[in-house]
Amino acid sequence: MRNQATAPALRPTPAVTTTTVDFLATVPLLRGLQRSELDSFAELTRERSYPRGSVILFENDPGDSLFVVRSGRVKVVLIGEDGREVILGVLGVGQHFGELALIDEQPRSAHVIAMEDASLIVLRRDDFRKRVESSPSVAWSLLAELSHRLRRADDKIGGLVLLDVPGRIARLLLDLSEESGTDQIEKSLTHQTIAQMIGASRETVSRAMKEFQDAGWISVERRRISLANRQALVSRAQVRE
Amino acid sequence: MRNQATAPALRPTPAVTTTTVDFLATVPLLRGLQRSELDSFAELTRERSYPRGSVILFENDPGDSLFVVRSGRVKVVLIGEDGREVILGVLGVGQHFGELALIDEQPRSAHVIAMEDASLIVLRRDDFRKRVESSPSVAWSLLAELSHRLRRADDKIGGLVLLDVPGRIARLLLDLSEESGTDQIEKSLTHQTIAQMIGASRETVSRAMKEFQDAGWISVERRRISLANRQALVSRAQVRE
DNA sequence: TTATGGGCGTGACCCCGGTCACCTACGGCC
DNA sequence: GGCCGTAGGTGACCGGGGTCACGCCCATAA
Repeated sequence: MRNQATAPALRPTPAVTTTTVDFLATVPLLRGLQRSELDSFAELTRERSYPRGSVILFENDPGDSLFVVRSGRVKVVLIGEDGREVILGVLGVGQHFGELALIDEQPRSAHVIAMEDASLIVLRRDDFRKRVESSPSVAWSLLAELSHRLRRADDKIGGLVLLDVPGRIARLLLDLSEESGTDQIEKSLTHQTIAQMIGASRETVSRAMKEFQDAGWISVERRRISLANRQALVSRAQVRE
Repeated sequence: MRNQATAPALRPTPAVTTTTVDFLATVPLLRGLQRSELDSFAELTRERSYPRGSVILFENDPGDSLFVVRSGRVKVVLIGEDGREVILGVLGVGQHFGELALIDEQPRSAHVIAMEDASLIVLRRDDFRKRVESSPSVAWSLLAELSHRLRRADDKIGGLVLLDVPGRIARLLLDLSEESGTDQIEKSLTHQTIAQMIGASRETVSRAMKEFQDAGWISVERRRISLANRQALVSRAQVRE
């Protein structure tokens, strides 16, 4: 079940020898902290491993920790009582979650589940809070981060209302390629996962992806999607009557 | 201040005598500032009026100002090329918008339109930024605010994917009543507006609202919706197979 | 009073996309 | 090799809800 084999092909396994501090130095959220600050930060930290599929935190958890992904990928999901999953986001190395509960002290609003074996750095509320309050640059990073996520969320809402399924897929592909900075999307995404990210069924995603391939807009090898005709996708991701 | 919100039906002349400072003191975002800070703040401020229907700011605007609603109501909307509107939010007295662009310096991501004649307090980026950086309490308020909005946005995404139209309406009604703190929703909302808030058509909203009334779950007078059977709405707003 | 315009109620039609059902393809693994 | 478990393809069916087309009611204006 734990097929570690999926990862190495795509992702350079991060040097395991990296110290926590060195790793923290690469986390965007903490950019702007002095080395000494990072050191003291690192000491307040625990590291935990989660096997693929395990629930890292769940809705209504009181939640008093911030998590930073050190390795692996996790998904943030809502789950309806009928079991259907909506994926709000997929987080990779260097990204973090759990900060909402730290800020407003409301219970968790979603589940977080490990998509692969993952290792997370955990930070308790008070320690984190002190850091935010004492260093404006972290507060500012956090603001920027939340702003960004809010824009994405609003975009997503717009997409769900205004676009049909192929349009939503086109938009997702463009988003993902923008994230990676190239026309390649390396992440291994099953149609099922895509479906849950855009609020559609697996079958409909399959059909739409095939259309895109047949039209020559994208090409799919093993676990990599290449955007061949960005322009066409952009226009497909547009509302038109 | 609350009673101003009830007024919109008849041309709310806000207490004109209130000074800007007094008003700012009531704005949640600025809670925690000393009187003297508010004074200096107020001096950096302009006030502008917008007639009903006017566009206060539009997508892709570079945007370098923060706005606080002093009177009236405004809506934050996305507009597809086919003209369909998605309402991301409705903001009333004391609420603010435009902070995203101040934080991450990205262009605006949505339009803001006056739903009624409105008066707004405008603050330039640099002035605001200085305030945020110098007073942690404002930064923290802002973080809390963004967190809250992010939760709402995620909820909305979940609702759009998991719930049918009546379910989404039920959820919206519960949200609005929670905001007002009672079982009454005073805001005057047309079916059209509700439709745009939940991503549905006016007709479908009409039919669903009628069902709710027939079932005795809500009752509608002039411009006020009363929740008569909260429990039923809660369960209708739930996913169930 | 009548005109005008916005909001609401309702029926008819029909299409996108969800669901079900089944098949194939491609790994790992015994 | 043969067996599974998971991912992807595809057809058939049908239902939620969008769209269109009215008609009605109630403001405010003339």
